[in-house]
Amino acid sequence: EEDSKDGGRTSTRRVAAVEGNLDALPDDGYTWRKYGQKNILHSRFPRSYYRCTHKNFYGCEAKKQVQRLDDDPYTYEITYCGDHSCRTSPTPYPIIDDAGTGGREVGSVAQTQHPSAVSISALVGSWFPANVDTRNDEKSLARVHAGETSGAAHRKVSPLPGGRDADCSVADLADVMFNSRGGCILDGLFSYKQQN
DNA sequence: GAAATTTGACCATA
DNA sequence: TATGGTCAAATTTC
Repeated sequence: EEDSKDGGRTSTRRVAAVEGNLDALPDDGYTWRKYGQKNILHSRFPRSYYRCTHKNFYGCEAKKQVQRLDDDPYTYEITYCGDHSCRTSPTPYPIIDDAGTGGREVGSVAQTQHPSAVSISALVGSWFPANVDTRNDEKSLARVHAGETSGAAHRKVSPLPGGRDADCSVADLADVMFNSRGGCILDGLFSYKQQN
């Protein structure tokens, strides 16, 4: 069912299609944005490539690949790559890559533990990349870096992105923190503080 | 109009 | 050079 390798940076699992919509995958708790699709040799179905929706703002490098199985079209093999540095689901998941304890599995932060205010600010701080701006075109920045550090970016360079992929504002962060999908990773933290 | 998807081109690598 | 992964303009959906 699950096969981890590469020290946990990638993992593969098989997931059955959603009941009632065999073309859909069950929600895995993250929000993904498709960025590519390829036909794979000797596979009947194309492979789809997704990255974290909030990559632009959080710099979240998590990705996944979805491959429909040849012999079982209603089962998908999902390969997760990279760690999430964001969290947009109401589902309580480990979100703090705690440097102090070395523990990766911090568990359900919101409900079971009450990180100090310091931890909270540290957490929030870690969410803000150094170059946060109200108009943070992280893609362009990345492209600049790529151009400086590798030869990868001498393909056609669009003068302006046309505003399509461009920005994630602070409002986006606020949305994720306080309103996203009816729940938020910090809800528990703040309710805890309010109660005391 | 903003955000997500589609899709062919581009790129790295084996 | 064949294959898999990514980019980004065009298109679609919300």
